[in-house]
Amino acid sequence: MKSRTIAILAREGGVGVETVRFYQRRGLLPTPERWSRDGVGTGVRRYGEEDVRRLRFIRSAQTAGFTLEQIKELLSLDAGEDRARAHELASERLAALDKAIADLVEARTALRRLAGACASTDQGPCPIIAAFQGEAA
Amino acid sequence: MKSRTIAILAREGGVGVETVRFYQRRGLLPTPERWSRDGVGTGVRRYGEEDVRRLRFIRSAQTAGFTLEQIKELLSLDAGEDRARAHELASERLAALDKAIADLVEARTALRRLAGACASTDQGPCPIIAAFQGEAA
DNA sequence: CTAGGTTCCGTACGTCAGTACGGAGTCAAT
DNA sequence: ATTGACTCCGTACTGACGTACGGAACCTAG
Repeated sequence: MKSRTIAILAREGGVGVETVRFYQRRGLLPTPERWSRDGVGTGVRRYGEEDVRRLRFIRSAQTAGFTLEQIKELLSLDAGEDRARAHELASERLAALDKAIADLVEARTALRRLAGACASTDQGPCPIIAAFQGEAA
Repeated sequence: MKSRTIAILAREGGVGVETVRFYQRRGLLPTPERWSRDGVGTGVRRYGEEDVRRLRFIRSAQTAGFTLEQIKELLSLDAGEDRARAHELASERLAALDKAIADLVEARTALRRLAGACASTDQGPCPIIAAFQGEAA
C-alpha cells in the first residue's frame, strides 16, 4: 500500500515536494507516521493511493476557484455527513464561477475591440483606452 | 478642469484613496503638482477627467487579466505609435483569456456534477472527491 | 481663528499560494 | 562502507495587489 515517498506523491499529483509539505502544514493532506521497513532508524513518511487522490482533488478544486481554506473544508465534509454545508459551498462557488465567466467573456469582447481598433488603421497611436471605455464590470 | 481631490477621484474610479496612491507609486497614474487656488501654502494635488478615465481603464484592464505591469505598458503605448506591440499584448492576453474561460467552464461542469451528486441522495456522506475525479485541467 | 476632516508621505503590515534554503538524518546502490 | 540522492523541518523569502498607520501640513465651515 503506502509505498510512495513524498517526491513520488508530488510527481503523481503534478506538484512540487515543497507544495506537498505546504499542504500538510495547512492541514489539506495528512502527515503519516515515519516508517522503516526493517525497523532500523526513524524511517521516512510513505504515501498511498488515497493521498494521490486527495492531492489531485486539491488541484481540481483550485481550478474551480476554491481557496485552500475552502478545499480543506470540502475535504473534511467528504468524510462527514453535512451535505447541506457541502451543497452550500458548491452553490456559492458555482455562482461565483458564473460571474467570473461572464466577466471574462465581457473583458474578451472589450479586448477584441481593442485589437480590432488597433488593426483598423495603421498610422498614429492605437486607441487603447477608448477601446475599453464603458466596458467590463 | 482639474478640480477633484484624491478622495473624489478614488470614489469616481471605484477604488480607495490608498489604491490611487499605490497606482501613482507604480507609475500607472500621474502625480500632478500640488496647487493652491489662492497661491498660499503648498496646496494639494488636483485631478481631472483624464485621470478618472485612466483609473477606470486600469480597473477594466484588470478584469481582462492584465497585470499592473502590463497595464502600465498599455497606457504608455496609448500615447505612442507602437501599434505592433499593442497588438501583440492584446493577442497574448486574448489567448490567455480564451484558455481561462475554457478552464472555468470546465470547472463549472465538474462542480455542477458535485452539486448534483450531493443532491441525488440524502443520506450518508456527499461524494465530493469522487465527483471531481478525472476532471479539470 | 479654530476645530475637524483631508491630504501627503514613507514605511510597515496583510493575504494567498507557494518557493527556497540549509543542515541533519535516512535510504538505496555499488 | 561509502557515496549520492532524497527526506525532514523550521524559517525566510517571493510576488501580486493592495491596506493600514502615524504625524505633519493643509483646507474649509462655522
